[in-house]
Amino acid sequence: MTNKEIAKIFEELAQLLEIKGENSFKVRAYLNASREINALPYSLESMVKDGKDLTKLPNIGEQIAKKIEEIVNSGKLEKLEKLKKEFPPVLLDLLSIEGLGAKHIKTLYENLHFSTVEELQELAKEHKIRTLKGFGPKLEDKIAKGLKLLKQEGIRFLYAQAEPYANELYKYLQIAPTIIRLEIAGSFRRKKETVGDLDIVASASEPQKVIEYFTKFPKVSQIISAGDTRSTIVLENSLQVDFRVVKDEHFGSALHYFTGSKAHVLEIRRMAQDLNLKINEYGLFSNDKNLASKDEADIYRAFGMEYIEPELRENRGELKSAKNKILPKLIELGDIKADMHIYSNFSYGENSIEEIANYAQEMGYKYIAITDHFGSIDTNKIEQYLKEIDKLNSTYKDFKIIKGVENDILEDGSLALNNNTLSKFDIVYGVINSNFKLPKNLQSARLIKAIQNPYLSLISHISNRVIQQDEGIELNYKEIFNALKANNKYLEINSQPNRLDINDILAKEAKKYGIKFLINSSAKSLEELHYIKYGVNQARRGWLEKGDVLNCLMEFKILPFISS
DNA sequence: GCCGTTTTCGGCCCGACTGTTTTCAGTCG
Repeated sequence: MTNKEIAKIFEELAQLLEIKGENSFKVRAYLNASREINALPYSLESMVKDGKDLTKLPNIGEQIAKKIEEIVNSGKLEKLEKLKKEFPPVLLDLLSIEGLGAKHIKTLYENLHFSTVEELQELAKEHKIRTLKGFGPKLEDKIAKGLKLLKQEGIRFLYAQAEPYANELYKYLQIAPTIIRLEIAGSFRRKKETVGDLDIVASASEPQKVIEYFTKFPKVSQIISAGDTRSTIVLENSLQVDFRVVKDEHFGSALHYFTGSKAHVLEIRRMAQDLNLKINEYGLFSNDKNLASKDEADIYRAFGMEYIEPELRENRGELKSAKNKILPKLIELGDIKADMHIYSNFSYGENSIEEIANYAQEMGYKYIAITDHFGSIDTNKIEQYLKEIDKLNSTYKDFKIIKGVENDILEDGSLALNNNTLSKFDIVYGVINSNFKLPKNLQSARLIKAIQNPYLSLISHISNRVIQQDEGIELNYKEIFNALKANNKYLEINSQPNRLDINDILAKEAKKYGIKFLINSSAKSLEELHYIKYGVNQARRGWLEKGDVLNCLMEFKILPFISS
């Protein structure tokens, strides 16, 4: 039972209770718990089996702790099973229809007694919905359209997929009439690995004009709403964009509010309440006096805090650290001096080692590692590869190619290449390319054995996840982190936009163990060398500083794996 | 249902927009 599965159970429980009409604060409590569980670095199942006190976790009280134990021990939650018998599963699907919430669904179900999508579609066609109290032709139409789209809901965009649209919108809006300041906010600004929609905040002297201009963006496929200060559109690629325009004196508080995360903003709001203050998108108020609203930094200053970078705003301790003025100074793209995981055309890559080296120097790198994938039968190829790197290195003065290799970790934890071959490389990456479904204890033991191999330098994309497609392998991270630390081994943050592995939450956790990182592109082409910015994003979200990342070092000679 | 060095009871974010109304409930972020 994974944390995701447990979180899903509480989410469904909350949704069904909401439809049932249960106390909304209770519903919110379940949703808070669900969100908390999703963000936990460690498996709840293990915590239950180790007899840990779950009520120590925020948003988990006695009742929910008991329910978690029930889920872990029996695989299900009786309370949810009962509710599911009371309401057909289609009701949960209806919640995903834009503009349709629990109250309407309750009314629909109580009056029309449908149990499938098809039945509800039929009722819409017969215009039975518009006659209900609180419904009308427009809502009926919305439901009919929403039912058709049900199946394709729930997809978030990879950050890198949303990025070109964000850039294009930014460029377009920059020249909107009367616009003063402009910023992409939301999860995009927080550099989250996926974004559900784009949130954009602007200030202008005449907001209505900006809104009107916004809705005329050429790639709009649907205008959901367009008021005096706010508008929502959907783009051709079905990416939703929420836009908010305020007066310039409110820009800071609006930007803060719409950057989120929700958890961060709510926590600040609670802090304001404790100080008898009120915070909203227009400012921080003491009675009617606005204490801070022009710039984001003003708001944090008003609380006596350091400025908090958007990447940290997830309510994972950043507010407390800001108060104590001990926030990390986050790593920046410019701190990266080398890319240590690149494929040439000796294996998966498109380019020759020389082409890569030339391009890397143009990017300003001081050294790189070429790390092609070799198997045990590639002996001749390996000799040729090593010779090629030596030959190129003899021509450089202020640049160095480090000899790397990517190597399979076999099921028993040994490496595919023998020690004699491995000893010819400066840096050896282990990857798991088979037996993904081993049980957690065996998978962890396999990786730990590889970590103990003196020839292995680090594990590449440790969880093997593919974002939104594959959860990856199951590991006991406490054991893994201890093994990495004990054996002086490192963690990679792989920058491929659909990997970003190890992720932010685990990176933050690993840092507590004193583990160092490498941020690598694992590029297969020259273009992909620029993916490294996504890895840096993830590192920033994981609270990493320059000093935590080995390829921020100016000199390759002081890298721990360089022997000579 | 969770939370709390002012609380173990009484709070729990709040403003904009839409579509239904005839002054406001529901939904969303």
